[in-house]
Amino acid sequence: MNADQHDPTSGIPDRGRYYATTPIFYVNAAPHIGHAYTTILVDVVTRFHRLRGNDTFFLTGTDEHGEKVAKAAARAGLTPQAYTDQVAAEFRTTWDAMGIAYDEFIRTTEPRHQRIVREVLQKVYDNGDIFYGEYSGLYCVGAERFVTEKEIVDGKCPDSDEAPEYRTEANYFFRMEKYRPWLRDHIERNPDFIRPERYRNEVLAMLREPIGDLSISRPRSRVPWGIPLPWDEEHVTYVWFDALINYWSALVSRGEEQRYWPVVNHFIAKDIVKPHGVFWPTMLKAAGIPVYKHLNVHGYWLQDERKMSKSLGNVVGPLELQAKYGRDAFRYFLLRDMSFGLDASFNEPAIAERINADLANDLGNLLNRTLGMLTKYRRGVVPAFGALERPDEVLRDAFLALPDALSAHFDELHFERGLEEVMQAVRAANKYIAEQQPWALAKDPAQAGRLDTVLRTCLEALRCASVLLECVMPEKCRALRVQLGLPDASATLSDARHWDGLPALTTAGAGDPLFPRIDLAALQDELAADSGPPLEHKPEVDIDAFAALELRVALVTHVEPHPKADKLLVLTVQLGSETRTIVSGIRAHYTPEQLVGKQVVIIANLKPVRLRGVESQGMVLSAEDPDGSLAVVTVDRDAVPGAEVR
RNA sequence: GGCGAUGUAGCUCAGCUGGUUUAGAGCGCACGACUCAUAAUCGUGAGGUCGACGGUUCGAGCCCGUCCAUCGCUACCA
Repeated sequence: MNADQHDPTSGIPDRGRYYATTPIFYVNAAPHIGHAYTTILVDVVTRFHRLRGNDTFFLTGTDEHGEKVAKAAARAGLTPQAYTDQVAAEFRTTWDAMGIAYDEFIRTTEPRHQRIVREVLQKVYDNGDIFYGEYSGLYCVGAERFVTEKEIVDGKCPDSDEAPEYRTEANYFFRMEKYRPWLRDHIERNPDFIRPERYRNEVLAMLREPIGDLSISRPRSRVPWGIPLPWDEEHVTYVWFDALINYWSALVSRGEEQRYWPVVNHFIAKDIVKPHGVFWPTMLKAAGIPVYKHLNVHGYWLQDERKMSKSLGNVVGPLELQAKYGRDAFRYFLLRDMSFGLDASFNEPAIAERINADLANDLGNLLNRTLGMLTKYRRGVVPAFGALERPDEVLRDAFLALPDALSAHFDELHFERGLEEVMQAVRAANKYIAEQQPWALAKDPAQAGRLDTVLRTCLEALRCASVLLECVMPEKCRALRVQLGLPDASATLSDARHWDGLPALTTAGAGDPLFPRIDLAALQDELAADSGPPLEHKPEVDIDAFAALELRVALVTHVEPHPKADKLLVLTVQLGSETRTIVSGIRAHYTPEQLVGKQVVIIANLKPVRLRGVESQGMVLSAEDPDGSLAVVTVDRDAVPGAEVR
């Protein structure tokens, strides 16, 4: 590969080398669109750096220690190692199926990782930045964790009836607070350390107040599935000291920390800003390792319309979307439709519209019409340029400016802007055809030279576009070049810096449409017809189980908002001679006025419970729609309040 | 209630440290042009109080305050 001589980012020290990471994913389910986005993003970025000729390294992997993994393994009837072997393999298979070109896949259970974690820990320990401390607090046995006093309701653990017990547990702590002033200063001095800026500001806000010291171990007796501390084998590392170090251990175990660590770029979603923006740099500082270069934070993909719901089972996975819309087209959508750092919403019609507009109509059709004319007018033989006229030069210059423009935008994490600039040039090429009217030139033999130039200009435009878009759509861009008569091979960015990349007199010809147009009407119908997955049923019960419930009609006589909870209403209901108070979580769905006078159905023999200080003596039945909205159950005609429902 | 955000054309969104005029793009829509092409392309248009109110300023979509709405996390949803 040739180093890119025209790199506009030569001012930044990253030049020449690049190292990017995804988080290591916690292994318990197939990747969702969030995982897939981060990974595809890093794949695009690293492919782009390779395209530029940079020495590039791409790391991903899996986080495999901890209590939850051990439990999941037990549930599956496997040893933790066997379980994680299986899940890690699933992740690898998924990334491979998605064409992710990672250089290394690290697992936190690998000996090389464990060794380096222990080394780093020992170093920090030797520096005096780890101390042994006792932690006392309220512990809930059922939940196997300490709880805060705020979580205790009526002296009971959350999610259970048991009372917490007072326990003391000894842990090791990392003196994180000690490094707070240093970290604040570092972030102040390096404005692009965490980016986009909104997340930098968020971390600075965290650092304005004490961050405390970080508990980094758990007793091995309680959490056996972890890396033992080097100086105390009775404790294992807890979460972050294990997981974050993967970014470093993967390089060290290959002996490549000198080569890549100075240019490390972490890519994460916004939910793990704190560990990466606060814990990780202070850990590195304490361990005497230079801090990372950039932390790049992206937002979430939100699915609107059919609200994504696991219980509904209508979560559309990234693999499905890829299969449906095409791997490369889906990648293009993800990169084009999200502003880096912000949340983005999506739905399938939006994906289809983007693909149709940009890829099928603009780019794919440009290829098709150009090759159509080449075949028709020149029997598929690539012509040489004649004398260039002004419009030819304008289009050429627009394309030749793109490698720098694209690099600048990608370096700023503005992927959508970079892609939009490329598409603008593609649209300019379509406009160029409309203006030059090659079909008219073809009718006049005297214009043969001019037609050659116009056709060749379009061909070069397409060739350059295929190079510029290669990191986003590697397969399609190669296929595009093959249709142009070029070898089936990768490109380098410098291929897009000249306007004579096609050998004259070779032949080219249209193949299948690169991006078939998606029938939007059919898609709408399909989505409308999709009534969702089958219902999940609970185990059968006999009539006695039902008879144990006392359901009664109750007249709502008074309703007021719960004084101390946003989502609760306090209803006063009448059933026969009794008056009861019921607390119900329907405040988002009903106003008090809408409920007063209604006859609702309640469970009358439910054990009373206090909710945020108000005792609830029963429960109002309601129907929950797939989108979460509630409709209370009422009776078809007025009944006597207190009437039993059977 | 706490914490964090967001609110710009029908839709999805750009608008960096406040000052190129009559606030932009893409999609969609309407009309027109063309025919090489995946009913694609090209042109034109449709006139959005830049959430509301108040303030700072010579000047604010961009700064400050208050409010409203929405979203996420959280408390909580018997």
